[in-house]
Amino acid sequence: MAIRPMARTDVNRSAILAHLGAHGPASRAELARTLSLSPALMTQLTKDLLHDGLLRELEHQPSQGGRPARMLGLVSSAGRAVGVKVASDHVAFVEVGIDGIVLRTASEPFDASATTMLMTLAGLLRSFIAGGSSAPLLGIGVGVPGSVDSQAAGVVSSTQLKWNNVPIGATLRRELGLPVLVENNVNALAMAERLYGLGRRHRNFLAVTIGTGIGAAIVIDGLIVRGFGGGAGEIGHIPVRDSGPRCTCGNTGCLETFVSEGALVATARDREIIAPGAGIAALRDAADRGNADAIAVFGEAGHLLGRAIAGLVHVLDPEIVILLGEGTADWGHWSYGFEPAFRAALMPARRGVPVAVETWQDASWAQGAATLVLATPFDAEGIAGEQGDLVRQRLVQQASPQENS
Amino acid sequence: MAIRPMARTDVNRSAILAHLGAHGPASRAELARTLSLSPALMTQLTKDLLHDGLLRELEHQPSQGGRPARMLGLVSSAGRAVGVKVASDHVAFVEVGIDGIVLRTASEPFDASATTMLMTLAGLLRSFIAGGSSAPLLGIGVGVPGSVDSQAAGVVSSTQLKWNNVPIGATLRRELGLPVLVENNVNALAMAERLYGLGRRHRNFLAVTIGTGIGAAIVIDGLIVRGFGGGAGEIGHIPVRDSGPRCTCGNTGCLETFVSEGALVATARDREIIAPGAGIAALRDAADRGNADAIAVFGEAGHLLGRAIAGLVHVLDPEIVILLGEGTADWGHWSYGFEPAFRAALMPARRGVPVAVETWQDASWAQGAATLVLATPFDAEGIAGEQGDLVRQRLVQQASPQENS
DNA sequence: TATGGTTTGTTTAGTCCTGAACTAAGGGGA
DNA sequence: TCCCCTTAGTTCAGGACTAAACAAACCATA
Repeated sequence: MAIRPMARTDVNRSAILAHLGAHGPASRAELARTLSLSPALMTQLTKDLLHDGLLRELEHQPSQGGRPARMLGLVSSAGRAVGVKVASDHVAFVEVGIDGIVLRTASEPFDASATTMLMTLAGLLRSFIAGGSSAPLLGIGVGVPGSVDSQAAGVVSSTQLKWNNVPIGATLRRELGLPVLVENNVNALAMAERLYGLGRRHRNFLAVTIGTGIGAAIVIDGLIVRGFGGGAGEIGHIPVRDSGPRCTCGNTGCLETFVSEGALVATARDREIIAPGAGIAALRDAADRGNADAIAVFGEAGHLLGRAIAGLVHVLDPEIVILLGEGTADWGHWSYGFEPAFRAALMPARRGVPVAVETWQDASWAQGAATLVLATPFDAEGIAGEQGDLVRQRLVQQASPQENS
Repeated sequence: MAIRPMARTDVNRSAILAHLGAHGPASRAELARTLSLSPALMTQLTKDLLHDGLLRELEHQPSQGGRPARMLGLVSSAGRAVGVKVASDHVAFVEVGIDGIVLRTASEPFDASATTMLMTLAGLLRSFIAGGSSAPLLGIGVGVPGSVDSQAAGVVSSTQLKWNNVPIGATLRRELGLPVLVENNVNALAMAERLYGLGRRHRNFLAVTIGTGIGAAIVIDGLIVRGFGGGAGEIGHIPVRDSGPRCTCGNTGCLETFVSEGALVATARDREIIAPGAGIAALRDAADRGNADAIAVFGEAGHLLGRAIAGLVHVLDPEIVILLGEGTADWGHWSYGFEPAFRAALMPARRGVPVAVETWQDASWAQGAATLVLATPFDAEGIAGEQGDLVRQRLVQQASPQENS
């Protein structure tokens, strides 16, 4: 029988799928231009993908002055991915379709410091997966607050979770028998932003998250900068003052000790703006009511953050700065201090750098993690390693399962 | 007649030449491993290069347990490159062989603000070139203090030179009829460091220059980060204090207003450590003699620099920090303040990041510029554009000039 | 002095991809 | 209506590259 050449690691086939998932239907010519491939090759590849049932031809597009384009779209039943956000006290799940659209979410309490946490997590994942659609599950993306040795291996160290070299990748892989990609949560978020959000039109941007801590992901030429030890983006520990409260890292003067939600709450409690047991919500309410002291707390934090990010703009020269995270809900109050400090600290040539605040949803973290799986096809550099290959294989297998021995 | 296939843009052929230039002779097997190419292809490519006279077979290497390797070396007469450093009051030239070794240097007074400066520069270059060896000149690398739109185009804006969109690349190209590559001088230096210096064994590093100003080049995965507008690495304008002397960029509190040579001299004059007309040399002498006030000036600057670079280490997670520039001559005095501040500001996981001080020579800036030409073969991404192609073509042409129509 | 192990280098068959020439399918102006 | 222009998509010849098998040249050990 005429066996198809092979289920080879065809990065380009996957790139087509990823592009269609991220940007919606496109013509062959458009795909060829976007992915920098020749029209000739695009004909070949799409022929295969159509034959495999991963793509389908849509209606004609009105002519652009020449022959009208025949659009190609994903067959949405071709696959799904699951994303997990791991926090110290809970985990959040999402299931997304191959086109990145969220199908289902869930959240469960979780004790990250328990000895059996990995098995617990595997169990929770198993039951979440079981409730999903019948589309083949391409893989699982896991976002963690901490540094990850590599997406492919998935060994995590995190002060926030009190984890030290935890092999979450290998364990989940063994327990679930699925490809598992592990990544720092800010980086995962930036990847989602790159594929589906404001980063879609920018190959160089800085994504800053404001929340319990403060973090950043650096995207240069469309790729996330991970640094030598996978720990790039730790802007929370940039020194901004000669002294101050002690940071979790052991030093004083770190940005994070002044501008994280915890720092704001601590300051507000010290100044008796909010009750000793109250949290960020109380501070926000006070500021919303026009309490000048509360507004000042946000303003001071915004000021420091603005100057710090201005420094990063000088160092990295990004096209845009994107703000993300739970803390962006209060951005109205932050910006009062941020904007003037940020603009004033920039050199004239950079003063126009746009700062965008992305709309935030509860599921965003987990959705970012799921994107790790959907973005794998874009992974021409092989960052995702063997796990990436497995995701690609599963994508092809479902189209022609009879070829499996 | 049997014409050779063509003088095509063969990046891999050039990569072989660049590798041999940077690392000395190597065997085919070693080249294949280093450049991630198959041994089969290496056989093919080296056959061509040997035939073209760009390579020659050297003696056998003693066996490593198997068949002894036949080493391949560059034919040093295959080419040369010229590097230019442009400063506001002078220009410096070097001529280097294809293996990166400096053959000749020169320095000329130059007024960067004169209206005819480009023609003057072209004239100076012409006479410098004329005095060189007979090896074919592959191209000219130009290093400038400022931002460059792209190596290939070479339009320069520089506050230091008071240049605004000066088309130095196009002008020199037209006047000299040679490929011209223009780059920010710190980036050029980092490229040299990557090819011939401490960066050779590191794909992720931060190169910081100390001199009249302070600058940095960021190398990630072996590639220089240029940023969206080509202005990455402007660490001189990171805000480090809430107030201070006014910076050339118009703001206050910039790192450069505290730690550049000019800032040190100004401080020393204010404190009457040195005479009103004295310069950095006088301050260094005072510190050398044990003058506590002079030592303190260096110490304070080192302190600020240490904290700022610690922040960068957190953001970029480099493997090593390399210090360069004229100011490194005084590093003994700087380090007194730098080391404790730098280490203390780092989070524990990063505390071991090595800081290396590269030996500095007068010709280093211009040598870095020349490296732009020699590094072009490594330029798989096509950063050098058409100019890079021209350099490659010239490399091939000289081997078979009779094929030129 | 065989014999096997190891590393280097070459040959061969075949895959991936591109450039160039081509066909297909529309629009607009004389 | 006819002709030319533009854009979309296909076919085909050929170049770049690789994997795999093979040949070459050395060492170590029995």
